[in-house]
Amino acid sequence: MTNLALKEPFNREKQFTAKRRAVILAAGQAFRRQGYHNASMTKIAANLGLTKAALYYYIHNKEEVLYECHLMAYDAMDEILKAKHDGATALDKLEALYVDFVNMLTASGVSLLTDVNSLGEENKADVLARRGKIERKIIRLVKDGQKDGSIRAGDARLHVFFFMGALNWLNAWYDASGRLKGEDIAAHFALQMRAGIRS
Amino acid sequence: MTNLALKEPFNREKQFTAKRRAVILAAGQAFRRQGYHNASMTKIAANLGLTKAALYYYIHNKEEVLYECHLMAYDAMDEILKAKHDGATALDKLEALYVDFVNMLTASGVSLLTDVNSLGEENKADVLARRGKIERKIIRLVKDGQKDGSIRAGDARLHVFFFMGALNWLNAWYDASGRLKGEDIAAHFALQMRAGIRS
DNA sequence: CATAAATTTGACTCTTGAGTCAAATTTATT
DNA sequence: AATAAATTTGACTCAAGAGTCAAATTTATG
Repeated sequence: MTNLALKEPFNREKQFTAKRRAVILAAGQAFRRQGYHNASMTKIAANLGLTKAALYYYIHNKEEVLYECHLMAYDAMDEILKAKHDGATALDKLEALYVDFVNMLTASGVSLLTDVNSLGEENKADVLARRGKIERKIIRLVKDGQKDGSIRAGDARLHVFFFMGALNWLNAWYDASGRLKGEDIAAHFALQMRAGIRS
Repeated sequence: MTNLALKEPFNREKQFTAKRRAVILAAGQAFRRQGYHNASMTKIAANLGLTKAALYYYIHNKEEVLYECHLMAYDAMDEILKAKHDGATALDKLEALYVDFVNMLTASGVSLLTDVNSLGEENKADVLARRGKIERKIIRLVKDGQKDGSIRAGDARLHVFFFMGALNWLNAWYDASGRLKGEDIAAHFALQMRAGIRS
């Protein structure tokens, strides 16, 4: 009986999906660094050693790629949110969550893009809904913290918008090849986040 | 002797400069809300009750407008930084500064745009230099605070990047017509900023 | 009113980059 | 090797939006 695991690299569908994913990640990097409209499909293709026409074998259009970039980020955040987080208080949970967020954003090629307005109405609504869901979960957690006494009073939404800003801004300045290591940033940010809202 | 002050509204040069400023502010709003490339000059003109061709009577090109939008924001921040800020400790000064920043961003039509990469090399370098100068001043202030004991230890740059993120993210969600008043946001953010870095 | 300066416009041009497609090439299968 | 399927390409089309310009219109001035 043939070993299916060894066959995987030769599995056509898997190959395709893997390449498609690589395309989207590469595009995401370009979008993050240069902005959606400044990153041309031709250049993105060239960076992958391909032609633009070849790119379009894996994707339908540029907007779809942007859309999927957003989804990948929110999928990753959902995954982190889903995981059971340790910590007695909501504040502890929030901190653990935040560490994971920063680590995810610095370690994986995934990033939180800001260019939502380059999406068509449909996709834009979708992405904003996803973001909203995540925000609401975090706001809920903050409110829990205000109940269990670990987080100080104040507009929970503002509490969240404040430290989520740091996360979004990360994409603008973080450079994986820089001297700051992802884990250090995560530790620092988590501390600062926590201090900012603890009671 | 004629009253010069009363003449001002009829002063040609002043009229021109005022209109030009209005054009740049309107464009800035559009850039903030839709992104630089999604905001067409034609639409910006239409919003002002003008034609695209008329816009170009006041400006040289679109990039120049983006450039000036950035400069306006950094000018405003420089102005705030220049003002002597009260407060015994560096932390107090920083807080006063931060309140002014938020108030400026919510009250004036000026905003911190993120689309630096849509600028040509020259202008981009200029804008990044301006941003760098401001960041360095704030980092310096944080270091002062670490010396005078008001701010806790840690990478001063990271301290700053964290709470400057909130400022940049503001542009993405703040809506002047929303229920949150600028001053309230300023007060909340200042508190959270301070708590995040005080020793 | 006549003249000149300032302002605005319609109708263009030009560039850039997204997206297409039939044909060529590579890779796998019998 | 022959065949078929998957992948890549060169050479295109097409649309959108920036920027121009001569002519029209408005505004101020003697």
